[in-house]
Amino acid sequence: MRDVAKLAGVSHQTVSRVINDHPNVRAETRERVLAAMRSLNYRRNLAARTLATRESHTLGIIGFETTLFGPESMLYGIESAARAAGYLVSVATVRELAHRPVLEAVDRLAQHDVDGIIAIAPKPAVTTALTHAPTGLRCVAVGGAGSGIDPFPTVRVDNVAGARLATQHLLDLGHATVHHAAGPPDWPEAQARVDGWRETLYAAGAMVPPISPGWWDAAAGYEQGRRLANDPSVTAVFCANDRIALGVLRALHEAGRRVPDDVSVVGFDDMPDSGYFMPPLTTVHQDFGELGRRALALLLHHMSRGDGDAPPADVVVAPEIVARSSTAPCRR
Amino acid sequence: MRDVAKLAGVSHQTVSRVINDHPNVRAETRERVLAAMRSLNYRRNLAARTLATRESHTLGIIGFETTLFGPESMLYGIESAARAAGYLVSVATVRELAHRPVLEAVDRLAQHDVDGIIAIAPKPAVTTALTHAPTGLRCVAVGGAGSGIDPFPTVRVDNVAGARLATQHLLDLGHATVHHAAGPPDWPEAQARVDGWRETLYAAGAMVPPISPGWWDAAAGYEQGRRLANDPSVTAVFCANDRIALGVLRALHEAGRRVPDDVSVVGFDDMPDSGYFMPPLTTVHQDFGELGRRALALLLHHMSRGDGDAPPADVVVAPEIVARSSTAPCRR
DNA sequence: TTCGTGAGTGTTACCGTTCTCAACGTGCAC
DNA sequence: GTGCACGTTGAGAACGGTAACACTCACGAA
Repeated sequence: MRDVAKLAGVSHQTVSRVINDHPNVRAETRERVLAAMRSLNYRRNLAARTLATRESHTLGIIGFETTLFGPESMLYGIESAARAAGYLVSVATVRELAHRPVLEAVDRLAQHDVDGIIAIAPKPAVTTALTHAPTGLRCVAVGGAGSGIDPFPTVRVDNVAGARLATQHLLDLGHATVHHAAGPPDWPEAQARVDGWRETLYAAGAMVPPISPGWWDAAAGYEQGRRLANDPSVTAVFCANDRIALGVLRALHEAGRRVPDDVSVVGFDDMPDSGYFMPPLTTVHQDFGELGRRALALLLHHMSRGDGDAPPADVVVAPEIVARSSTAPCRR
Repeated sequence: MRDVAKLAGVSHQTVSRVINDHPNVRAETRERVLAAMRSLNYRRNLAARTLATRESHTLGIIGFETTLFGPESMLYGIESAARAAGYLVSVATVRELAHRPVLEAVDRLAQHDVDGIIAIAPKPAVTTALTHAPTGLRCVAVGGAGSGIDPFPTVRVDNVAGARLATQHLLDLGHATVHHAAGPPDWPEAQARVDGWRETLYAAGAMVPPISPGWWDAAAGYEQGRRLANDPSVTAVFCANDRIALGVLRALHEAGRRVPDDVSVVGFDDMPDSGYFMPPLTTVHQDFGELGRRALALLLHHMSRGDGDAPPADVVVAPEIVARSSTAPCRR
């Protein structure tokens, strides 16, 4: 920077002004400085800038190690939006969604002076750990089911509404009731899907079948599917996500129950290839990219407002159902 | 830091020594400093450290926006290994794998003083762009097919060997020849899989069927599958990845060709749920997490060696075949 | 005794920005 | 002509660490 100043015949301070688009610089001077910058191939040192301003122009993301489809794809939405806003994105992942590892992740990001944090927080342990972030460090949580009293602004899909959509879709097709292949009971998102499913059945006066605890992958779905396939009264199944649905489809197939002729199946997420399952899966679409972008916008908004007198906003994105061939009118 | 020094009754330099585990500090002094640090809740400012040492302890990853399965899961392998080595990971994604966007991504990371870059580089455009990185900035490319003259150390799976494995597996089952549902021809990885497939057929004296250009997703696989289903001579298909295989499976099913009774199908990647396709997919396993960890190890190694007199190492990871139920002996 | 050596510590400069404040025109109102 | 506001510029001090070097001992060898 000193070299640029010398070459342009100005002080280092004027160079700084040019870099930061300060208005009070004569056009001619600005040109001279810009020319010097170009000829010296000058690039501002962000570490020095961070030291002086206490702003790193870096955002942190806390994710978790998983093969879960959704959270991974969220990263891209966040990163591209952050880039557009002039931020770089740093990642800290945790192996398990517990208090301690999340605290360490926050700490790591804080040490690197991130200006804000977006945490993928499907379980409350993440959110509570976030409350111990250094004061002044803005956080936004994305995912989860929304307790209504979250300590942070939150972005999430309306899981209850999504489950309602799926269940109602099946009821509208004439099914007497809808069974549910549930996710893990200690995940609020899974619980919200159970809630939406159950209340829709209640409202319709339909019988509410029992559920059993599961997990998010196809193997767990297969187990659930075997259980359901044994029950001849099952004509419709709402699965907590598409991967579970994949397992359910296979279990039904093995048991000789045709989909959708004998049993209708609905998923949740709308994974990239679920339109090519056998048969193509009717599912509830979640736009993870959009979720990421909304989370970023919320974070930037809260960062710019300084200390938030505004209540922590809760952005809820509405899911929509994508009807394909795994659902059909009830034949009974 | 000054406050800590004052409280401990030492100079700031001694505090710095304690932080950096410098040996020449008396145990008692060290204790006093540590106590002061604790009581003041002191944390070193990494921006200042970066400014002074010109090392940010941050690594950059260049990825691309995609729903492709592999690259996403690599991030987690890299991040957790980087964390263990004391590095934070920053992400820069590009929308398209072209020269310009990659250059911009490198630039963004360089501005933030990353100590090294791991680029997910399935296409040569990425690697060539990387050669324009500032001198002294270490880069490692992961993915692609390996030209043998890469300007950078590279980590990748041996795609040719994987394709051989898949093709030979089918030939061993008695199939007269093996058809191929290819990926995009301008992706070296897809081309390498074609090469491995073709040379295995040659070696076996089998007829080499024509291929048609494709893409990486199930929709493209479905198109390829329809073409193959029309040809009654097809008894075995090797697909360029699992998503393509999913589409092929569906097309075969719709055409009334049973898998594996009439046609055997093999995929590539071993995605988390491909064991639950219908039928469970025989496929070539790629360990993306391991790939990420190897890439990181290679990067750290090259960073520590200073200016590399060593030739750019090429780490090639061997894939292995996972036999499931989508393949069976030929019935003709 | 004298000197060298090495452990332990402090002093000072420096990394490359931004911030604060002062200084210098210049034009305009009085 | 004087005073004043304002646009433009520069000098110097932060920001919070690390690097280089000097200094002070205690100790052992010459």
